[in-house]
Amino acid sequence: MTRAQRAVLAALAHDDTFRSAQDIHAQLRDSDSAVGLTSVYRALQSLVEARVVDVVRTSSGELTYRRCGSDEHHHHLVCTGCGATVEVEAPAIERWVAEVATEHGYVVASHTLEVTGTCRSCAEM
Amino acid sequence: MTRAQRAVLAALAHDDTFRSAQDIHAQLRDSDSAVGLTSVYRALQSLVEARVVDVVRTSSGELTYRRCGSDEHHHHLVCTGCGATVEVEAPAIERWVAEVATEHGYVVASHTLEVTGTCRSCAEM
DNA sequence: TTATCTGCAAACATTTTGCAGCGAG
DNA sequence: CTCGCTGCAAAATGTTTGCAGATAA
Repeated sequence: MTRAQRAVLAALAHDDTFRSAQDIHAQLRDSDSAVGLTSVYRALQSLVEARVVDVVRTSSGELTYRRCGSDEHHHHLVCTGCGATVEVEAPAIERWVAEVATEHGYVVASHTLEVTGTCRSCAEM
Repeated sequence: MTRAQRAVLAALAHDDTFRSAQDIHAQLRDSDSAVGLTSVYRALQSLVEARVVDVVRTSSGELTYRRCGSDEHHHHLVCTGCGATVEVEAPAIERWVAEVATEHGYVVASHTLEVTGTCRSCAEM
């Protein structure tokens, strides 16, 4: 594990919402463990490959990252207010996807399911 | 409806796979109804707003467009080989999303579900 | 030393915007 | 004349790459 990877992981440990690479880089810039933007991107790529962090593309096309809890396949429930995230496993969905695909003669390669909404505490405001 | 919108729609009528804006622009460039890239983007934006075309972001971040069949909320089954697309409605998924969200105290704002795989004819090759 | 990591600057790709000209009503 | 449509060129954005120097095994 490289210095950049350690720094990025530390930044992600901070909270568990999805953060952009630029965001992480900015946070690190002013800390004692500053890392170049390039290295942040490279570290994130490795960490995603190692399944240590999840990556989700926002609706505006930006990639965002988050330390992930399990290396099982899972989906996310993301609060648009505060960024809080719940990881959910969804065997029913996996089954449904396979079924519908077969029904149309498709062999599934991959699928994505992301849900955004407002969490309880943000809804109260 | 503007000239650009008509041209883009005509290009999309050609086949019913998801195409990038650049792709559509290139196709039109050599036709008798050439349109500037800017106008292609602007036309696509309007058409998406009018729910005449669907938009899906590829895993590489590119936006792709396709004439869409219904203005009901639906999901896609996209063949990675030939781009063939099936629109599927999924009441079961909608229900599941709402349920899981409620369970975690979330109010759903939106969700995306895209499935990619190989269609029958591409699998045979 | 040899391989790997780092980070600046530059390249890249896609999409958006500023603005002047054009054309329809 | 006026207003919206057009499209070039330039900006903006987010990400990746080339490369030379730093670092570590």
